[in-house]
Amino acid sequence: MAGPEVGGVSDADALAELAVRRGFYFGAAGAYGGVAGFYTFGPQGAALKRNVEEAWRETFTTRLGNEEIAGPTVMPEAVFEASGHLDGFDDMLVACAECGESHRADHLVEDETDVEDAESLPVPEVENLVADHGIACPDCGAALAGRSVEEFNLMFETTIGPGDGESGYLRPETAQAIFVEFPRLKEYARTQLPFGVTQIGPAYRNEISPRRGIVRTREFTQAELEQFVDPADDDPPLETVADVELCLYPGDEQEREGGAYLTRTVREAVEEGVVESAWVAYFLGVAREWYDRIGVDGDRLRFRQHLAGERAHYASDCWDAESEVGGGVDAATLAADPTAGRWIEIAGFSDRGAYDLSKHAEYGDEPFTIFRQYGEPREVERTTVDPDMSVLGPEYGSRATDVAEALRALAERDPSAFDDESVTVTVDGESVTVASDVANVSVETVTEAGEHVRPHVVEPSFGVDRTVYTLLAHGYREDEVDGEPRTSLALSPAVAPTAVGVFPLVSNDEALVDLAESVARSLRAAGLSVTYDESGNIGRRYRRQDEVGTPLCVTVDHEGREGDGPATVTVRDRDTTAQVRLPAAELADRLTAVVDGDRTFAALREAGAAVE
RNA sequence: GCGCCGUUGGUCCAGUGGUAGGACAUUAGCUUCCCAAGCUAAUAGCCCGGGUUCGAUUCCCGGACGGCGCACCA
Repeated sequence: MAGPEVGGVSDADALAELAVRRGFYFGAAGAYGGVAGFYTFGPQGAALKRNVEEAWRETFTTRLGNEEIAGPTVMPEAVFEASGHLDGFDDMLVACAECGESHRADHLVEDETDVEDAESLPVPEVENLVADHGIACPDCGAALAGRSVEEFNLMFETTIGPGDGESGYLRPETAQAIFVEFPRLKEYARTQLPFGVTQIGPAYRNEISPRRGIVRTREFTQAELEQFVDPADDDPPLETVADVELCLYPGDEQEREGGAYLTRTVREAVEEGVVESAWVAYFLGVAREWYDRIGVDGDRLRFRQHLAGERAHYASDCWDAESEVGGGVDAATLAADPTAGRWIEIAGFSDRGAYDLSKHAEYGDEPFTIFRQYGEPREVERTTVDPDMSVLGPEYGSRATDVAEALRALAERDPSAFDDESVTVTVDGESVTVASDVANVSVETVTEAGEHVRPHVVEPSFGVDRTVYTLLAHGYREDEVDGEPRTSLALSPAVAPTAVGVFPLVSNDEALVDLAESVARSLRAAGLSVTYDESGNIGRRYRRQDEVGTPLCVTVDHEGREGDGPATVTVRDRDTTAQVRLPAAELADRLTAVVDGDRTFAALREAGAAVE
């Protein structure tokens, strides 16, 4: 990788090497030449990813009181027609031979000719149109005739059922699987807003150019929460995160020369209007705390607002969580200009408004609304029209229903029009005048119990793979112990693939081996993920665990078996290499407390006998 | 998708028109009372296809994969 190097290798390279060597992740199907954009998570990576997902679930599903579903990854074409994702499907790109710039061929044709819907034309026809009309590159003016037009699919297409079947697509985001089920999901939420539905699972995008390991892939895992809120009523429980500090990078700061970050609490961000949507600000606060818990370095985390041109078709406002993952800029440069560095998007917080549910209401068979009952039923005056069809029918024949419809529309618009003797409406561009009493207009007082509202959606959407990458990048350490270099991963116990390594101090002593094996068994029985290792020597085993981020190692030595008292063992901390001696019988409880984050190793060390 | 560069055991590298060598890692045995120690041995590799050649891991062409830049990332 280009850029300044640290210690002979840039850290992104070192990380990529560690990921492969230690089984975090590697390119899939290597035996067949590999396939770009697809990765296999090895034993360590799969465990880490699983733990990240579990931690996310704990926060965004359980703690927030939401419900999780699991939808299909393949859905019929109509879903994506409605969602707007299909609009991008037929995009056609043509690259200029002179300047190399790519342009939307269909847009050029629409601009330069009287063809209106070039997007729906077959590729060869668009190529011909480009040639026949002498369309030139908008940037450099070179002729584009003869250049091939490439179809550009970001969604993976497939066929549902045998033969030609029905066209289906692999979902490009997990969100749609939630939106399309809204009519049922609202029932499970007892038709009460606000409510949130989460989903963790794979999404697929046929990227033109996947890059940089698991940062940009064609299959990736999303963890998404769709929060359905009443646009008029609902406020987030802001007080729970009001004092959480956020590093914010709003649009105007990005566009300003020398723009900088703003540090604001969630409450300040809302009060000052830095973040417009209180719901978005609320989720930024929840996310900030979550990132802290799983081990994202707060100094290398920021929330950046999307610029207007950057926003997705569905978003009215969007903030991304971005992490700095190194590999391009050294620490000094970063200190001088925090906005330098290699930032990757790890989550997006969108205000999707009513976009998705409106679209599905339009294309689907359900209204995608929720009925909000009033506290008190309301008496409402409503103008009703019940045209006398026995008069309109003979008079207007097949146009009678259109006339009736026009009368209803007019009544809704302007009830007073029926005050006169006769009333005139326009049907198919023709004026029709009928006697007012034929329309049978009456004003009734009706009782309304509530109204149908279309919820708005606020969506925190997390990229799990990139979060995993961030944890590796932020946890990566190269240091020295007793003059020997050491590589370690400072992963939070909350997500570390292995919680505890258990070793006998030496392997040629049966008593130590037996005790170590029984310690490993008891810790596993207590629900901890444990690695047992007796190969090589103790130092090598510590190093192995350091490299995969195991926070604690238990070593069984002779000293712990001497005397009349119960057996004791030593516990070593990954980050400090400090040790403490504890009774073997208490291990499971003590270590579980550390792994669960209820206790620190330092506290454990104060309570026990420190080992020098 | 375009351009530049690259691809040798699991990892990192050396090397060659006559099919390869190291380091680390791994495994087995010995040793070892706290941080990658030592000894012995073992396992394991030239990305794929085509061409040139008596012979290609090496040279040429194409592809795949990877890195970077451009474009793309709803």
